Amino acid sequence: MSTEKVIDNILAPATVETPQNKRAKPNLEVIAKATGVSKMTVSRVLRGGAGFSDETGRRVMEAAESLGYVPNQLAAAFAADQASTIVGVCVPELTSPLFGIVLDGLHRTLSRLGYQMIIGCNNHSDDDEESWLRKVLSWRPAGLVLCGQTHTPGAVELLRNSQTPVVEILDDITAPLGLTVGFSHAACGADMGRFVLGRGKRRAGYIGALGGADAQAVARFDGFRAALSQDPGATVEVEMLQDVPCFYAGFYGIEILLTRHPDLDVVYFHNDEMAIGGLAWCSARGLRVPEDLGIAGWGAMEAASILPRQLTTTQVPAAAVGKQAAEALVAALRGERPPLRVQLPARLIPGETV
Amino acid sequence: MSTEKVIDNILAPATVETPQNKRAKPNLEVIAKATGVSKMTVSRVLRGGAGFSDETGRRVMEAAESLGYVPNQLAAAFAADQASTIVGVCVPELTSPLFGIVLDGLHRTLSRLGYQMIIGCNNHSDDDEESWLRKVLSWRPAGLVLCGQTHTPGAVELLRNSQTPVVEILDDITAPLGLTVGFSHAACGADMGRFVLGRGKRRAGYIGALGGADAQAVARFDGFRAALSQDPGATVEVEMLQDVPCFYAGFYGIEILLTRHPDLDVVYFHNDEMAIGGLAWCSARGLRVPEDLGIAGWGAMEAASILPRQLTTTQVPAAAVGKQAAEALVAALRGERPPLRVQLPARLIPGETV
DNA sequence: TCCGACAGGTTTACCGGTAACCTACCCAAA
DNA sequence: TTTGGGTAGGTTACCGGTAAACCTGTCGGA
Repeated sequence: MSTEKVIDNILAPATVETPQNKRAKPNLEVIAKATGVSKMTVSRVLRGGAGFSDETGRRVMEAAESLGYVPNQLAAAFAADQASTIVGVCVPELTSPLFGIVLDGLHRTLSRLGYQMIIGCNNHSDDDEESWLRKVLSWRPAGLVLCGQTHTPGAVELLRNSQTPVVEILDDITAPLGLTVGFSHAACGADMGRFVLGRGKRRAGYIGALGGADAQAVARFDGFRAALSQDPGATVEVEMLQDVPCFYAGFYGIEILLTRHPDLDVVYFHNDEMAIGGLAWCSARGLRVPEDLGIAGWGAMEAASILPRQLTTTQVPAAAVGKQAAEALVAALRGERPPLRVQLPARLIPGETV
Repeated sequence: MSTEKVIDNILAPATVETPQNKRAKPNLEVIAKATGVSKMTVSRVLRGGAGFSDETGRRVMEAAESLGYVPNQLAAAFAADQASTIVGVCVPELTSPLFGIVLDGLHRTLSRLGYQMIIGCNNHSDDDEESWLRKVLSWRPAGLVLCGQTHTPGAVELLRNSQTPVVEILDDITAPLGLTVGFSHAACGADMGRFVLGRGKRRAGYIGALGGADAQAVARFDGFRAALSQDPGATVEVEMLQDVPCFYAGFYGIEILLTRHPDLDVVYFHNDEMAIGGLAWCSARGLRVPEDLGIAGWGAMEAASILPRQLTTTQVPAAAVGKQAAEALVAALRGERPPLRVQLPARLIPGETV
């Protein structure tokens, strides 16, 4: 293909109506005329319904094939209110491996069951979620998947008015809008708090990110602090960074925290990426882990297992959450009665760094 | 909200037509009646066009607001062939950090410019890409973003017939279907090959994954081998795994390769994840890196920088590819003339492991 | 002989927007 | 006074499917 033709294809998609062109975008009517039946019959054949003879079915399929018919879901979903196969999915981050795994789990199941995913990313902002919702609801999706349980009042009203089935995932949702599939972040934090105490650590630090905008991370910290508060001698110091929760944030965050509170004996991080950054800082400073300082993360990212000492962390069922959320949503769309609330186990991995 | 009401909301979205219900899903007609104008005027106001007085505009907006109007993109895109704001994006993997970064770059730009993304994942299979294309084209997307340049003949025909603008990304595309934004994988491999020779390594190994289904990885290997072939004394041994390119695959892949060819002095991996697995194996076996064995990866994942020795790898412009692909596509959709071919630099990071 | 049931269709009326075209009115210039 | 052009709308016809109602011929049984 010459460069000129490429340009034409890209930049002038709306060409004039030539017979050539008409053949290129056939619809039910065209197939109907070619086969000698009505377009309603064609519709029934292509949707695999009943009410036509084998012979007619065969001829319609052949005509559709030879004309290169591509169904028009836009028209179908518009005509039949229930026919949308779009599911909207909003995640707080796209670059985090965790959400990649969740998206993969959702995608595998949804695509197998005949649905397409429109994705959005709200960067942990409820306002961004609401404006994304406004856009995606205008496509009249069959269902929605949202991360977490905090939404703006406007978003909640939109969801109620639209009557769209919703699954909230990756959290322990107390006031659900619909279905929920997740686990308790407070429990993750509390488990880690008790584990840390069990290892004899009492002077704890916590390093967060995103300025506390990540509600689930905040829940983990609250659980962690609550567990430590069971021991009268335990203390928790906090350093809340504004940065994204990456390796570098952990690296400089621990420096800030330990400069302010040099006597800490364990640090719990927002996630594994940051914990690994913290480990790198300890290694650079010659601190022994866990003897001088314990390090704990969250998320059980694969990279955590490559370290000389396996990271103390919490393994979360990300793939299972995606899969089960998709299954529950589709079950609801089909009029079945899926479990309203699925809680999956998050497992503490003792590791060797606390 | 009681559990009963939740169930009703989820499982019986199609309730009877009550006046209450009609108010819940207003359309242009309803707003028009409430304002005392025609629905065409409402359409003009809501799309921010011209042809109405300030007073009328204000009253229509107020009515739309108070009725909780949610636009119907389905109807809009159906009525006006050019009005779709959907962009289809297909990536080979969703769990890889690299594609997460690309998706994030695409999403930021596309959502800012008013587009929504339908995503798909083809697991490096061209056949899966074709069947995804069939589904997504039935939504009449405004444009498409595909990874790589290999497509089935059926996919190419679909794309040609549909006249949908396409951007092929993350590769150096020789026979483009439309726009291209990427970099040369062959050059990544060749650069690494020359670098390896420059460090005095001549007995090279390569460990691939996905059974060679990842065409870009194969191009990197071809470039690597071609560069080494410039040195008459250099050899390259290959171990092609069927597994996904993860840490564990690198770990056991290097064991297989070195069992077969114990005298290698450098190993080039499918990607950084696998290279890190290879490093872990060397560490476990007491091999000195890079003195006994050099290790090279590809992708410059963040985890590669946490190692005691920084990994020799290639940094790829994933975020920039996403951003520029989105910008080019939108420019084309707006009738502008974006560059047909954008090549971005991939930079070799010498690191300390070769 | 007549009836009902069923297979195998057809016809009609929408879904909710948008493009294209038409109209009334007002004001300024010729 | 006439003409012309801009402003602020309204009217009509569609986009490509689907649901629902409606035909029509055939066949088996009462």
